[in-house]
Amino acid sequence: MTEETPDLLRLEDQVCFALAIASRSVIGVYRPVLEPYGLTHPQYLVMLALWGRSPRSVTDLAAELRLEPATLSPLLKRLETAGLVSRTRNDRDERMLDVALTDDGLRLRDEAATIPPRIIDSLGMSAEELEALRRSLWRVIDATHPG
Amino acid sequence: MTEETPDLLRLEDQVCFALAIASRSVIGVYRPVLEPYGLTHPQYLVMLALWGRSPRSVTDLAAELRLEPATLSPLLKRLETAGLVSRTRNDRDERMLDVALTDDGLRLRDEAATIPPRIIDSLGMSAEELEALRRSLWRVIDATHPG
DNA sequence: TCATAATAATTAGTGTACTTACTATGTCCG
DNA sequence: CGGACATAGTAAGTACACTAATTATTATGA
Repeated sequence: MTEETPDLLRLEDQVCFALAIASRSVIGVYRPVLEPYGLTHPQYLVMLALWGRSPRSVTDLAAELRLEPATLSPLLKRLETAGLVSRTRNDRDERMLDVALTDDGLRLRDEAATIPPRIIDSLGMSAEELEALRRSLWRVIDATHPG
Repeated sequence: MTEETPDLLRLEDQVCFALAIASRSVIGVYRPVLEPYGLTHPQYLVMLALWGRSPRSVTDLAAELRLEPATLSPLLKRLETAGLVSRTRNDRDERMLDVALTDDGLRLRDEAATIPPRIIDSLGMSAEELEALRRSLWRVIDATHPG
């Protein structure tokens, strides 16, 4: 027989394996690009979220980023230490924390605008292919995410 | 103007964001499935690799899993503690560690055979769509990974 | 042969990411 | 009005994942 045994447990055939590696690999591409700004990839995603809408609660941020507030909390403290974000209790509801961009955090946006083209360039894939991948990934996310 | 500002930095448009969430989400689907076996997702991937080829070195495993040996080292110790894996120095070259399945580790394979169908079922996506995604992810991996 | 280079694995240190449990604050309702 | 209940954020504990530095062993070369 010329055929390999059809094995459900073959490592390279697992989508979860490809997903895990692709995620780590792409983050690895970002690493040297983000390093001059002193940002890790998760921190960059938080900044993207805040550049989209700035004074907002931890829960609100966590929902958009699909992260647990418990994960976001120390991450935001590091961004505060870096001077990119401010954390102040909400006046009306002291359970909530207002997370806002500082002037430095807002300024960083202009420099960051150069990042996406550089990443796409170093991936060497067409915009169409990346867009198809992105849509496919969101179908997986929608399939898995209860929300 | 009816159009949104075309913004390169829109969070939801970033492939890296979709990748990170999809990876975490799918691992989240595995979590309750793997829990009865006492395995985390990275540990499951290591077991898949070992079910494919069993006595092998840490470096060899790390290469297939695209992980750093430093990441794998404590992970393998946990699998050893769980009794699924043995770690013994290679006779010919004592710098190397022979990582091998124990009898329990080998036996687990039969039970694990039920996992992939259950995952695919709970994802609710067609085999074709998943296969297309897998191929697309490997194109990204090949584009990013030097090796 | 013996210092030096190369290699294999581990350790140390930083930063996520999750779960569970806890504290503080707000709201609801009898 | 006041206690049950809900909600927001934090803390603790486990497990990855990376880089850089160490340790142990083997290979190399003047």
